Amino acid sequence: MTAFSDWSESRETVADFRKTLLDWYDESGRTHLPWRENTDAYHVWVSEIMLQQTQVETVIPYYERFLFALPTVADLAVADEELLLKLWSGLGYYSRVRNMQKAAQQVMIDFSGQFPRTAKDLQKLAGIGPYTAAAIASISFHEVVPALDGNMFRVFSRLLKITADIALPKSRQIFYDKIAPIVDPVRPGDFNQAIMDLGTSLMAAKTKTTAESPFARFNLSFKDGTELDFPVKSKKVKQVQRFYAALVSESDDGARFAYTQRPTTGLLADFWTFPLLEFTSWDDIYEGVAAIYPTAQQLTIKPVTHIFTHQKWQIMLVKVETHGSHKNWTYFSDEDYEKMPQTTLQVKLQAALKENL
DNA sequence: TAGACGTGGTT
DNA sequence: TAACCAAGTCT
Repeated sequence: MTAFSDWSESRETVADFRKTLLDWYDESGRTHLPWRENTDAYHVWVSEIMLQQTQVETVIPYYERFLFALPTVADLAVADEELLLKLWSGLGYYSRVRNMQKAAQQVMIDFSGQFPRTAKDLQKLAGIGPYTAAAIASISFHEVVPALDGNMFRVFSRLLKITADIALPKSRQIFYDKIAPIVDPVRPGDFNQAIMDLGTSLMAAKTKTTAESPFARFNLSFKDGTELDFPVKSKKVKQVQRFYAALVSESDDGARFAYTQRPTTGLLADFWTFPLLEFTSWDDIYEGVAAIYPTAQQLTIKPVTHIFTHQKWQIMLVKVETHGSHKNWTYFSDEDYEKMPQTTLQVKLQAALKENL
C-alpha cells in the first residue's frame, strides 16, 4: 500500500481493512447492547428508529419498555396511539413513533405481516429512509449495503479523505459508491455496526487517531495530519429565541388545571400543555399578561428554559383568574393529567408549578 | 433543497 | 453561554 493514496481500489487492502475491522469489532465492539442480542427485523427496526439522533444510553430503557409492551409488529399495528406516545414520552421527534405505527400497518397489510427483506423495499415503509433501510437489510437479512449514518460519513471521509459536503443530500451517492464495494460480503451487518462503534470510539467526532490505532494505517487524513478537517460539513442552523407566558388557571373547585392541545402538525403536535401566550421579547411579558389578566400573578422568578434543535424557549409561569369559558381550554385533574403522554417541556413546566404553588 | 423536528450531553 | 454533537426522515 502506498502512503497517502486511496486504497479503496486495492482488492488486497480492502480485504485487509475488512479483517482488521471485524477482528476489532469481535474483540472491542459493544456486543452487549440489547438490540444486538436478537437480529429479528422488528427488534432491529425499533432500535434503529429510537437511535436516530439519540444516544445509546438514552435509548436502552425505552427500548426494553417498548418491546415488553409491544413484542411483535402485529401488536404495534393495533396499539392505541396514547400508549405509543406514553412509551415514547421524553424521547423526542415524536413523528418517529407515529410513523412506526403506520409502517407496522403497512407490514401487516401490504407485506402479509412479514418485513420486506431488501433495503429498496424497506424504504417503502413510513419513517424508514436510506440509512434505516440499509441497517435493517444488512443486520437482519445480510444484504451487502452500507448503512450511511453520521458515523459512517465521518469514518470514511477521514479514512479516504472524501471531501464531499455531508450536509448536502447529493453527497450521499458519492459516499455510497465509494463505500459499497468495501462492505464485507459475508458479514455486512457486523461491518456496518463495527463502523458505528468505531465512529463512537477511536474515530469519534473530536478524537484524533493515534499511531497505535489498528486503523491508523488505513487513515489517509491521519497520515497527513488533516483528520479533524473531516468530515466537510457546511450547513449550520441558528437558534431562535422565543418568550412565553404559561398560564396556570385553576378550576373553581381548585382541583384541576387548564390545558390546551397543540396543533396537529408542527412542533410537539397534538400534545397537551398549559396555555401558552407568546411575546416578542422578555420585557413585554409582564405588561402583556397584565393587559389581558389584570390579577395575574407571576409564579416563577426564573423562567423555565427549554432548548429545541432550532429554538430556545423561555417560559414564565403566570397564575391567572379567568371569567367565562375559554373555548380551547380543558381542565384536567392531576390524576387524568398523569394518564396522558407528556413532552419534556410540559414535564418541566409542571415541576416548576409544583415547586412554586 | 433547506428547514423542521426533541432531547440530553459536551465543550 | 451558545454552539455543536448524537445510529435521520419528511416535506
